[in-house]
Order: sequence, then structure tokens, then C-alpha cells
Amino acid sequence: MDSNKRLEESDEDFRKRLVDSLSQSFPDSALSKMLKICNAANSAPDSCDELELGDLDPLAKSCFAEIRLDKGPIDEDDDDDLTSLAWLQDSNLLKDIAGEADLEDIPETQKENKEGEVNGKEVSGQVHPPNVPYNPQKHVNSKPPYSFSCLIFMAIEDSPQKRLPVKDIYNWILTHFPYYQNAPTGWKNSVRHNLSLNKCFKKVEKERGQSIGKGSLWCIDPDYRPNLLQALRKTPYHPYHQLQMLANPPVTQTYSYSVLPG
DNA sequence: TGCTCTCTAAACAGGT
DNA sequence: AACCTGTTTAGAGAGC
Repeated sequence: MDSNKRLEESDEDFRKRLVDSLSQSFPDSALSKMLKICNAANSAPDSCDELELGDLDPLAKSCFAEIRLDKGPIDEDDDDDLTSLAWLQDSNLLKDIAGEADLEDIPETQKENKEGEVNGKEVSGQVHPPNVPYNPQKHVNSKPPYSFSCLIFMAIEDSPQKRLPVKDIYNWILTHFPYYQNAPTGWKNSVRHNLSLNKCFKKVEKERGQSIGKGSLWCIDPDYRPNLLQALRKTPYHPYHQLQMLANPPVTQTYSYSVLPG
């Protein structure tokens, strides 16, 4: 898409394209369900008048919920950046969130084509270039740009009870980041290592009569949740950033992101 | 340069 | 016995 065409894109088209892109990236997740609900509400707002937000939004208690808040849970400086969207422009994210970053703005060493290649060569096992839009379902040869603590955080937050056994954490990661389907099994060791060592995660008692097989249930320590959320915010191309755009779309009919200096 | 964080590998114990 | 889970230690690399 060239700059002129992008400038002519309407709010509605922009949001639709964003929803489509995110739904492909995270199919069947609570995130995806939330996007569909948002889209439906936008299409037929009258039909949603009687519903409370909590009824509509499966992410109301998840790590993605803060996107709707005028003030996030993190420190004041961070909040200012997020609500003003200046952080998006600073990190040149707006272009890339649109799904078709201008590759000419990307250094030669980090150019990637749509098959997950850099300069025509496969990048299997390499960390995804930070300034290329990351689609975990598409870039299956690029190691996701998320730390294991972030992956575990997202997995637990995406579960209905906000607690998961380690096996389900594996499954969530495998489902949402197919890269790990063909990765050496050492990553599971890293997940367990992270759960065990990271203060952000703690074991919870199983409910009486609850059978989850072997192992414990793991949850997020509320005291450390803001730390994890902040780590996610700092990760380029995390859906948090993209949802921030969805929740707070620019009020103008045209977008200046395509002409921002790189 | 030193510190912190993260990842990776490995060993080991205990449970299923 | 084999496998899974959880803990611990160690080393390397990146970033500040």
C-alpha cells in the first residue's frame, strides 16, 4: 500500500483491517473473541445498549483490560505516554501496526519478506526483527520477541480462571506461537525454570475435588502483575499496542503515520 | 566495568 | 521404569 492510499483509509477500514490482522495472529484466544465483540458492537451499537461491559468483554479481567482505561495501572510517566499515543509515534509503531510497514525504512540487515525471510534467507531460530510487524502464525521460523515470563503471563491471563497447570501453559504457547512446535524441547525447561524462579508467578492450591493431573496450578502474583504488564508494553508489536490503537483510534479521518519521519 | 535480566543447559528429587 | 514436574546451579550474552 502506498502512502497516498493509506492516507485515504477511513477509520472504519483501518479498524476492520486491524481486527482481521489480529484475529489471524491469535485465533480462538480471548483476545480474538474480544476483537469480534468490538467489531460487532461497532457494526450494530444499538444491539449492545442493554449489556454491561463485563458481559461483553471476555478480557475484562485480563492483561488486556487496561487498554480501555484512561489511566493504566503502571507509573504515572508510563500512563502519560500510553494515553497520549506519543509512545506509538516515538517507536514508529503506527506504520507497522497498519500491517504493511515501509520496508525501505528498515535496515538492510533486518528486511524480512512475507515468508519470514531476511534478505532472502530464512531466519529460523532467530529473534524476530524488532521493527518488522510480527505475526506468530506467519513468522513460524522467527523466535517470538517475547520473554518466557511474558509468554507465561499471556497464557495465564488468557485462561478463564487466571490459573493454569504447566502443561496448559505449554499448550497455549504451542497454539499461539507455532514457532515452538518445531523448536528444541529445551524451551519447556525454560518455562518451568521461569515459573519456579520468577517471583511474578506462584503456585496456588487446587480446589477441592479438582483434578488437573500431575503438577500444580500457577497464577500471577498480583503484587508483580504490573511488572509483567509493563514488560509487555515494552515489547514491540505485542497485541497490547495494537489494541491500544483499536480502543483509541485517531479521531481524524486520515492518518499521519505514513509520513512520520522514520 | 559491574550489575541485572534472560536464556539455555543440566542435574536431581519427587510424584504419577 | 518411564515420564512429568519442580527446584537449583551454572554459564553465556545483551543491555544499561
